[in-house]
Amino acid sequence: METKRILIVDDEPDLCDIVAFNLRAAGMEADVVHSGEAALAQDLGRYHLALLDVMLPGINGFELARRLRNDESTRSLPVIFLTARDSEDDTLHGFELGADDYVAKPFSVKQLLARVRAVLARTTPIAERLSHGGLTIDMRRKQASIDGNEVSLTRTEFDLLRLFMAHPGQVFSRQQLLEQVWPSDVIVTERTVDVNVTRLRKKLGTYGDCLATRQGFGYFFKA
Amino acid sequence: METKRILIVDDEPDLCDIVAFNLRAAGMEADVVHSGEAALAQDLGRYHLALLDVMLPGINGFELARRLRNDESTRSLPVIFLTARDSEDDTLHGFELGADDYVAKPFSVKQLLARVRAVLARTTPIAERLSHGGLTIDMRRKQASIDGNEVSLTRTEFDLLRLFMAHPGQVFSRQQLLEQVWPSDVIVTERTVDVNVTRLRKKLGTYGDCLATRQGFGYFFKA
DNA sequence: CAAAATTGTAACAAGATTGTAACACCGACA
DNA sequence: TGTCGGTGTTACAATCTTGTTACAATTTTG
Repeated sequence: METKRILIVDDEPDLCDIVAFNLRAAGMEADVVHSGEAALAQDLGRYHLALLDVMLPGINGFELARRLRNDESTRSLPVIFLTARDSEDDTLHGFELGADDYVAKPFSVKQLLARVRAVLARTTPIAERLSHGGLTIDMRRKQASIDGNEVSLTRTEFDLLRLFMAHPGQVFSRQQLLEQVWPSDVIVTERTVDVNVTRLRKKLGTYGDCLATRQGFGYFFKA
Repeated sequence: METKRILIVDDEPDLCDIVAFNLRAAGMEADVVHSGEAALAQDLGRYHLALLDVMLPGINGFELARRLRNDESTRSLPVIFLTARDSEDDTLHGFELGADDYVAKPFSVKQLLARVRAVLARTTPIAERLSHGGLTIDMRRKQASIDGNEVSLTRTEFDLLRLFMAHPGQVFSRQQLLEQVWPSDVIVTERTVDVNVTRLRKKLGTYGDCLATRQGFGYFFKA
């Protein structure tokens, strides 16, 4: 497995040191910057994950995340927010900005490491591309296509499809799908899965049939 | 899936109630005790997981875990620590004691549930497939097949067959089948079992004979 | 052997599950 | 500010599953 590069953006030097030390001990590369401005000065495209403190002087974590989302080269950079505040508002705000997870300070290193691993596992493509017949998804570009024609999928839809295509035949319960596709702290109904599957089916046209229902169990990708 | 039994050891009744409620809503059995001493008075061997508050009056969570590790019958009981303190020391201490995970209060119910599920999945050995002759069931695909041909089973039928195939020769009373296959909150007649066995037999064709009746006792899987 | 108990099974109705459209909310962006 | 895209929720319809019941078949019991 390629060594993972993590960028830590936090203005508390001590905390940064601890986190960086532990990430390195876990076999990852960790770089530290202490402000949003400094983060933007980095070559962000080379990282696999960013840990963003929400409360930064100047450009804060949310603002930084927003900018990442608006730049083609960093649009798909996974983000975990770190914050001392843990009000529901902040959490929601973070997820709307496309956070992959959210860790409230103070956190245990073990906990953070677990989240980091989970996000990396979720976002690391098994392959650059997955195909089945004329249906292809490109992890790097976050782009699906059918017979060469691009299909515009939303983030949720793409993540869903990727999970299914990465494990063809395996039946996922709605609960599993919520855990694997939705960020860890959002609470949504199981029926939400159904609706997203339906939307995905519609967009996939002919290949919509590949998303099959196993009544009483869940959904799976059918060849 | 066999119903999981969880023991919650925490001296805050409100928190216990919330956690127990949610575990039950997730289909598990949850018992609550409010002290380490009370926990030790339980038949701990029958649980699949213990949630231990670290800060308990009297025997605290760490001490309790230590005792669990020293007793043959509870040595392999998975443990998740709950704690308001989240100093690194505590965390490490917890893991040294063989904690399977560690959740800092305050935690979101969703988070805790995810951890519980993860630990249970990790500690529950499950066969991916079970076969007998040309009859095979694939847990991953939730799919039964006979001589390579897929047989469509409903959820109940599948769960029933899995239980039988996992314990060939063992006679299950109707009551046992109800307990193990049906969700704990539904109340149905014993005759319901008969009907489902009949349906299963019919779908299994030749292999229907494998579901044998022991009159006066119940049903079993015959080789 | 006859009566009683037990099990097999078809048929039906109730309940559960799923598909889907419509709606509401919210942030992004012009 | 208004519109738009994304997404979760809800409601209703369509479908599938499942429990119950009644009666037949079989086995056990006296």
